[in-house]
Amino acid sequence: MGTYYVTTPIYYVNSKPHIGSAYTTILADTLARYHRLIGDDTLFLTGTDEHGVNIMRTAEKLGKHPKEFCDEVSAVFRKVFDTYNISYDRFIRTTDEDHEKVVQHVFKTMYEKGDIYKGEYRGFYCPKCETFYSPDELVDGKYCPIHGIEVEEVAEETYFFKWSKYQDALIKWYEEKKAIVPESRYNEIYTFVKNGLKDVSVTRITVPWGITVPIDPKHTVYVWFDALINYITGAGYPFDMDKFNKYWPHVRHILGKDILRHHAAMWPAMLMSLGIEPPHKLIVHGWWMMGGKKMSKSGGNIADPLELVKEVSQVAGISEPFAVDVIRYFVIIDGPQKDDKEFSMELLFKRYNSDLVNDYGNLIYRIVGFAKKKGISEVSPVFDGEYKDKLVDIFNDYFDRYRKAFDEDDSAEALRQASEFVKALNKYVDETKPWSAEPDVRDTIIYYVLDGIRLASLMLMPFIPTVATHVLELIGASEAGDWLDALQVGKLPRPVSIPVDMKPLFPRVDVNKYLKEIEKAEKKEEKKKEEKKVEENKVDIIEYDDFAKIDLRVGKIVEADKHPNADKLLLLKVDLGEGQPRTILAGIAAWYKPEELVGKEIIVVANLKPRKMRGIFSEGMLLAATDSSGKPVLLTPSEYVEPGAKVK
RNA sequence: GGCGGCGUAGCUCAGAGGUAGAGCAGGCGGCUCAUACCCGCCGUGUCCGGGGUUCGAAUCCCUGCGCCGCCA
Repeated sequence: MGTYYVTTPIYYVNSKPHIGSAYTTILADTLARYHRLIGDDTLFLTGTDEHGVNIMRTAEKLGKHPKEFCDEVSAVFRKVFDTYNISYDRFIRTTDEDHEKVVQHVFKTMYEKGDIYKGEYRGFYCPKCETFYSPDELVDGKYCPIHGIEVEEVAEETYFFKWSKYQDALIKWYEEKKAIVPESRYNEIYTFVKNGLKDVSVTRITVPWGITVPIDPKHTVYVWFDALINYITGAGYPFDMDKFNKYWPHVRHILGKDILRHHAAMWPAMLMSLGIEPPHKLIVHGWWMMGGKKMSKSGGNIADPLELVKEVSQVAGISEPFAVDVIRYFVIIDGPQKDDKEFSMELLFKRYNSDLVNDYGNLIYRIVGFAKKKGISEVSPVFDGEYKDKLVDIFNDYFDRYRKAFDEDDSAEALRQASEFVKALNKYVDETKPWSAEPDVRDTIIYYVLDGIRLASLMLMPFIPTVATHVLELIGASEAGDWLDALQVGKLPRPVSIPVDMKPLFPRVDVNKYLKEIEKAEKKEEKKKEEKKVEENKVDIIEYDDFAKIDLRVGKIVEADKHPNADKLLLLKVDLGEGQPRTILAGIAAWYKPEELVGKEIIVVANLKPRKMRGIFSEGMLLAATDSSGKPVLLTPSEYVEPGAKVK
């Protein structure tokens, strides 16, 4: 009996869960479930990552306190994972009290050891990645290489972690343990560290939404430093060292290739600094792609996992818990375990039809149907011998490979073995031909086929727990004994009652029909959009006199501030050449920061009737074009013009 | 720009000097216990292009093209 600890990354609450986060978590869940089944003392941790500028700003935009915002989004993640039947032992949040204490403890320990020191940071910060870049990493000197948005130059007091100190130790660890799979990721990180590490900034002075640095409260801990520590918080470090020593370092971190560096280079170095052994294994997977785009928060191309369940349930005509299992099955067997994979409903339903409908579901239906047709209400094997031996031979092969796959933490391969075993059972039926056998032989075959279904269902338990449990109940094998012990031929309780009201487990989906319907719906949607666009762009003709009524002027912004009582409004002082600047309110706070507006020339409607907004009079209106995303883009003269110049 | 990977059947991929494979899709046959299912059989391929080494290259080398990753 061993000990097994598996983690998913904690998910950044800046956006809602997508199929990628569901995939990672399902993958971890299959490992956790398997290890519980074989009797390992298992700990499975997932959760949400909730600090940082990014979250602070998003919350601000929505007019919410960051904690309130995090509570909401974290709950959505939790709901998705509960829906997907994720058997986590703890759903950790970086805003949990115990975690904050652990982070402070870790920081202090590393500081006292001399691995964290005070310095000054100069560099460029991308708020989306929460990452600093050096000037040569930027695109055109000012854009984030990943998000393409403008980075912020920062120079501030900060604490650094002596990452460089651990370079040699990391390399030694890589070479000795080869703990990073697949190999291509190992090579990547190995080269990265070989090329040299620079110390990293691990605190921010300008981000109040974070864990306070214990030795210097005007600082907060950098969000990645904070987040990684969750893996030891969840295992009991340092306040429950009995627990911690039990689960550490038997830990498998599951992660996507985008966060390799943090997990494979920074995290082990932090652990080394704390005198803790690095993780047992890092399992790095690729991305689900949709139409060639990565499915994630950054791409804006998100498949809502909850909607997905509804869609699968509806199209296939199965319950939502069954639909969840269908999705679990598909993402594990066809998932981006190594390379990126395409996600589509077509692929999902094709896999569903071939493996779950035709092979697994049909196998059960056909043997039960056969028994019923012969008027059998219960069976026992009349004799063992060749029918049993044949099943033993088949089963042992697949089960051996299944276990070996799990020994390597390779869920997808294990599932493939279970799936192959089901196919072999169908072949077993064809070869033993129970329909042309003597009653004794016939009953024996029926029993062993049902026993095979039992074995297959047990093997499928980590992947499709709801369906597998249902099938076991159906054949009277749901008695929860020792799982490994049950995985032997002939353990199906005798006699077996043949289910009376057996319906096919999974109805078949007509994929072509479904695709055509989708296409039709999409076309309709597109047409609607097109019509709407035309409608919007329709121009009403007016007389020149009507236009002449509008007095447009060039104005120069001399001051800009946030509106004291409104999140969306900016309070501008605009010089229109009238001696006194005018006060103008503009609803652009979500897109423009006050400081970047000062000095800009804009176009103003100068003769608009003043209007009070949230307690302040606005004496005009500025002009902006709205782009397709809804962002207002300010209009400015192409060259400098005296403030007050008339526009016509 | 540097380093690495990849490009094989309609699709997903395996094969790493001896003349091309699996699953799915497609075609044919069998069976009738089963949801047009299951079982069996079948084909199709300039193995990305070009050049070279070799008796022999998808496989090794060079080169071009395309895609991807990491690093600049």
